Amino acid sequence: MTHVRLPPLKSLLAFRHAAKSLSFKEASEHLNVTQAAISQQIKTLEYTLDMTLFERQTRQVALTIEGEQLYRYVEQAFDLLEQGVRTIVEDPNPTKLIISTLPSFASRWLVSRIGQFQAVEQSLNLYLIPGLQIARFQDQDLDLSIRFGQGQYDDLKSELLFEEFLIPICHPSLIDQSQPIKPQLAKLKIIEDTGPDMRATWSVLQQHIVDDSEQLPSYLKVSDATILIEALLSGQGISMMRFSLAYDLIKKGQLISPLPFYMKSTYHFYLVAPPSHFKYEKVQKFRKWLKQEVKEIQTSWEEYRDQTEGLKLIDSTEKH
Amino acid sequence: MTHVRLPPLKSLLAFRHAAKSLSFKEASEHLNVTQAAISQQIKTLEYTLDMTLFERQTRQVALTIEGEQLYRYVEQAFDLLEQGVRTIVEDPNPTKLIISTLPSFASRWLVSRIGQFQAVEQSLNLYLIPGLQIARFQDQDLDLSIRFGQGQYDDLKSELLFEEFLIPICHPSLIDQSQPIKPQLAKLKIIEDTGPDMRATWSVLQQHIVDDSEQLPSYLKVSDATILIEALLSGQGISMMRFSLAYDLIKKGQLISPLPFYMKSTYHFYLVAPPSHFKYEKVQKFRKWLKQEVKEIQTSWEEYRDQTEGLKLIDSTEKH
DNA sequence: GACCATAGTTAAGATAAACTTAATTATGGT
DNA sequence: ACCATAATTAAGTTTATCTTAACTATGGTC
Repeated sequence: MTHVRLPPLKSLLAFRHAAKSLSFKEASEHLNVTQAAISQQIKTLEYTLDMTLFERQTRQVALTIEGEQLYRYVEQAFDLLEQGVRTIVEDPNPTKLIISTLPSFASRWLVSRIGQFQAVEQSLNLYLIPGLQIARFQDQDLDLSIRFGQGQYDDLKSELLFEEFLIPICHPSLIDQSQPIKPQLAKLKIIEDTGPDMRATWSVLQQHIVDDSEQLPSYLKVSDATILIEALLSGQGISMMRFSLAYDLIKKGQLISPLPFYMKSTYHFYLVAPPSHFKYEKVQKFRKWLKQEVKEIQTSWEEYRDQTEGLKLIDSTEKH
Repeated sequence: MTHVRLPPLKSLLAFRHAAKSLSFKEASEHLNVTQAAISQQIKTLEYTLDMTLFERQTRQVALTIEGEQLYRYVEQAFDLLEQGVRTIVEDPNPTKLIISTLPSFASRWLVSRIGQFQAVEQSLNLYLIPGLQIARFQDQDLDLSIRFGQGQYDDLKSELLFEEFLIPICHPSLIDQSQPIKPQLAKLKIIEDTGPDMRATWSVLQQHIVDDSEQLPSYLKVSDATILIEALLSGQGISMMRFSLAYDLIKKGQLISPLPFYMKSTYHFYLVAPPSHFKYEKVQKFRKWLKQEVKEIQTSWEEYRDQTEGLKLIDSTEKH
């Protein structure tokens, strides 16, 4: 089919409104211009198409057959343009907030606090999608993701929630504080979280609990922090753990950190979404609330760091 | 749903082409502008929407999630605009010519000649739709109508094909030319065509064949000229007839005009169609051919008028 | 590793499109 | 007959859009 040259687009827009209301005056009001402008736009459109689109009657206009025909398409077309703009600019579902995050973060931290947010935002329905996989915004109805990573997600905007630190951790019953620590640790199993963020930490931990010459400790590997916590709580061994997951359990006395060192995590928690999602009112509200809540972790960390005697930072620069 | 203000339309068009080719350069070539123009249009679109639509990589661009999303709509929308323009500007079916006309004109005049046209335009398929009703261009697939009327069809363009005249007519066997005509006519039935164009003629015909004081002639009413011709050919009476239908039959000696008068028809044959249809090449060709063919009627009329002794024009000014 | 070619960006000025104003036409309603 | 309303038109102004030209960044080539 041969190519058709489109008439001036503004004249089509003027036509759309004029045809809709069958009045140049009304069209001009919709478009915030004078009716002379509409009259001229229609004229140029008719001239371009070499065709009469409006039958000029006195004080009113009517569509010709061709005008009628054209209008069907033009109306649809501009509706589509408006819809298209709407879908990227507007929140498609202002009453529904869908958040994906890690199961461990969801169960150990978020769900216990999110009730407060829901209480304040009663008209907002919250949906949590826990998942280890990185949820894709294209494929599903998803507003926001709380991701643990390095903050680089192409096409997505990400905002750091808090800095993560890693500390050694185990059940308090495994350590007799009145005795030297190191020999006790050497007997413990290392529970290894196989997550990529922890990769560099196990050798560091191992160095702290065994001498190089000695026999290597045994390992228990787990893939999810939720399972790791269960293992630790039941006293199965020692591990490195994200402070954000540990601090609450330490406060309650359920776990302790037997060694005074910490590492900077290469992974941190980020709020992640397509840039447009950050403009949604519901997302802004949640973000504000979440950052407020997250301060607790930060504060706890600062307290922990300041109050733990002899705490040292161990650098985990790993070469690839 | 709230109202969305559309971004500048040209920027959306630029976006359409840029997104289609993922190249501002190509887009600029499609739109016959420089690529700087595209760059600026995309910039204004992004600024208007407050959103990044293209990821600028080196020497190439890629759509962001939002750009991808927007593009789906924009492409569709402009396709619709193009389609809309096409449907009113372009011939939707250049190989098919659909003509509606009166059954009498079709069978008595057009079909016998149309073969010549078809022979010349072999790639064009002709469709004739005979019908007494006025075919509506909105409702059906119809290119052109040959209508018998007064040339006023709102929203449609009409072009006079030829002037129509009405003459008295009957079978030659009913008249003995060697005897006085009038007494012979008085005995004939009047076959009345009930068409609106003929309304004023019957009283005129009656006046010519009977004296006022005498008994009125009997009438046979028919609604279609095809039936009228059958009735006349079988010698059932006298009638008034459109010259365009009669002249061929007179030439062949199948009918004669027994009285030397004629009337101007208030109805004539017109080529009728929406103005846009007259731009179609197939319509132009057919029109040219038809006007050529129709000259024969005109010429025949002039010959008839000049060669018929004592032929008088009777005015049929009818009051409504 | 230097250099060229390519695609996109930016600023300034030129051109074209679109709009306003104001006068004008046409006609339905009072 | 007169007024009010809606559309048209011409002229001049404003705004949008485009071109030009200089610049940036980087992949490919020798």
